Amino acid sequence: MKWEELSREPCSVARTLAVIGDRWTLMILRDCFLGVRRFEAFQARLGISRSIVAERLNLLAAEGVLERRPYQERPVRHEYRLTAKGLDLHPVIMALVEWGDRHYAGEEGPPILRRHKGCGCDFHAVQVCSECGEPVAARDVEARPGPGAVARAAPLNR
Amino acid sequence: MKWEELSREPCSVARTLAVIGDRWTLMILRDCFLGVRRFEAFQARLGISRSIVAERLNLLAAEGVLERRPYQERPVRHEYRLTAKGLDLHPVIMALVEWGDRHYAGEEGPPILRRHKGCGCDFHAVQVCSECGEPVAARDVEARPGPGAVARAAPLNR
DNA sequence: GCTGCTCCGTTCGGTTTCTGGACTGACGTT
DNA sequence: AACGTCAGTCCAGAAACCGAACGGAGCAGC
Repeated sequence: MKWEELSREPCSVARTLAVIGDRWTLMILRDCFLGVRRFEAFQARLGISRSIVAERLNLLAAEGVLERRPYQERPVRHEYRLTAKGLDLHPVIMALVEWGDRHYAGEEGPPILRRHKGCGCDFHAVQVCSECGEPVAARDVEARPGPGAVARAAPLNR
Repeated sequence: MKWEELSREPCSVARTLAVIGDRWTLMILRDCFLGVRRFEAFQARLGISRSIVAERLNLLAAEGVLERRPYQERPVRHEYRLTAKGLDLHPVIMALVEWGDRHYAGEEGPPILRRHKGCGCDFHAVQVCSECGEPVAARDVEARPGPGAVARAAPLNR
């Protein structure tokens, strides 16, 4: 399997990774959620090749994750903002943060604290069941083929 | 910045991506959560180079995400199982599933349905605040440097 | 009007990584 | 003895990525 084929898999993980499943793309998205919007800022913060930044930003814009909007004329300059679809990626970033905080924070604690404006507390993200509201762990989940599944000999696709 | 440097960043996202921030690694983890455990099975399901499978499995085992345990002698054969640390990645996979289901499921619906054993319902994963239990959206979060932060001119690190 | 600065890219040559396919090796099965 | 299974390893060619340089459109200062 190659990268382009990922998007044609009958699996939501594969389709998602076809769009954002790349180290730098995810790092760019992290910065987006921190309010970074300009080419120069992404490049400076990540310290990676400008061509990669350009390519990734274009890809994300083409996929509708980021919106390329001009913030000045002459010369035209664009900024990259998260669309609604892009904002939907927040749980992905938070899940990554959660795992990093838990397993790779040093003695001192996590490098970033997050406050929930709703209740004013420092928090961490917890995943719960949409139906009963209880926390969901790996062992509590039973997967089975859904309506978008493709019949196969071994039905082990997501 | 290069990949190895990612793990030294004062950012939980970067540190996490240094370990699992790779398309195939994440696809392997998806399969782990579906119960796949053997080299041959990973390779066959993903259809990628065997060397990549071997390398990624070794890396995940070295990081303590997977445990390499023998399931037979003569010849010794190992299977790869998620450790507790690996199981902690469940929210990451679920967040990816969630986004894929929402934005890339066809007309028919998602390719996989998940049932929560706790309540018996088909569900989807929702992220809530650990303190007040309310759903968390991107705009509800205020980030600030934590105890593990490194002082910088522009304190925009995670 | 000349020089320098900012911002957003594109281009280029070299290096690293990924790929498919063949190969090994220790067993079991027919 | 021949074949199949499982878990890898090895290798040459292809693709991706890298740093560094370049372009080009404006602005700021002198």
